Amino acid sequence: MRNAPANKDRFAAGLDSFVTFRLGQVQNRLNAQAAHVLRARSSLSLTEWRVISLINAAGRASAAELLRVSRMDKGQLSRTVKSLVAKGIVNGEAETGTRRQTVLSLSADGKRLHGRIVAVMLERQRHLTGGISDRELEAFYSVLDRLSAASERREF
Amino acid sequence: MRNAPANKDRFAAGLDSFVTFRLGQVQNRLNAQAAHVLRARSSLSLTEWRVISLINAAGRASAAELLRVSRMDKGQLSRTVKSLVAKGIVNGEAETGTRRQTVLSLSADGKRLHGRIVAVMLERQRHLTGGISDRELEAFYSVLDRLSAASERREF
DNA sequence: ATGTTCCGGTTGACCTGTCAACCTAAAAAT
DNA sequence: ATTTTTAGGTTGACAGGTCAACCGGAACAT
Repeated sequence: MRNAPANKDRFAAGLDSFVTFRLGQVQNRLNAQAAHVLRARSSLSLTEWRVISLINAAGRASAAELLRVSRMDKGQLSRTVKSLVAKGIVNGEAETGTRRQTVLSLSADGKRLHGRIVAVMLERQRHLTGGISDRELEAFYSVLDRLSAASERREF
Repeated sequence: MRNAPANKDRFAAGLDSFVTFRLGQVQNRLNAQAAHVLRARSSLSLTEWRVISLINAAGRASAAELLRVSRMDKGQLSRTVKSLVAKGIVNGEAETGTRRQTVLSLSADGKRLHGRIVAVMLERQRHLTGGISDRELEAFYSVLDRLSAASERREF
């Protein structure tokens, strides 16, 4: 009974109107949930899981490619990859010919791990989007895209 | 020309379907933008600004109240409030009668500061939601709410 | 009234994210 | 051929978020 509407009303005017607040709240909760699922089923952090997914989606890709697609931090990616390689989840073969550009791919273990986790994640995804129609989701994404575009402008 | 569609396509199947990925990306960019705006116009961090907004919306409220509404971290709130009080932005009067429960409110300075920043933030808000109709926004919020609700379930 | 439990708040430890400097190799310019 | 520029990747430092233990006061039970 703690999330009383009375409370909500009292604050509603001030904050609910900010898209970013609501987005933030929801996102935090989703992240916490995902992290929890991961902890329960593996020893992966959320970032590690993201990188694994990224590599899996790519098949084979260099770190730079992943960066472009994911917009995550250079350093963070570097460290995460390093730890995943150390754990034997990711293979980092040096590109033939050049010593630069390491090509990343999932190891056999990595693929198995990914398969195991992705199943749960897809189930979660279904749970999350369960009550939401395709049309609604489409519209949702479209708004997200526009917000994303509007967040480009630095001066603002 | 680096964000080539070719790249996007290559990964699309794997990741774009995850709501959380997209939400996360957009949210990060929005946060970065907001933090940037704040740095340009004040010496406030994003968290400080959030707390100020929270207190402003409440008028007067205890830390515990803010926690319930915002769902932010106990510790984080405690520290942020402390620093805001130190800066003279927030008043923390002890509740009459009891030594527990500190009632928080904005100081005169705090109110002025809030007024100055909120103007910019509202402008930003308009910029963000400019190309989005009320109906779309409504639908967007509704989806957000459902995602939020679905993220409750811890086992998932 | 005394002990237990609960709640508001604080603190410390840790972990993740972010920024910027740096190294090295390759490509481009001269 | 030598220098400059650019790009991939690593590292360190630091800010911010997150977790959990903890403290003291209030409420409650007995």
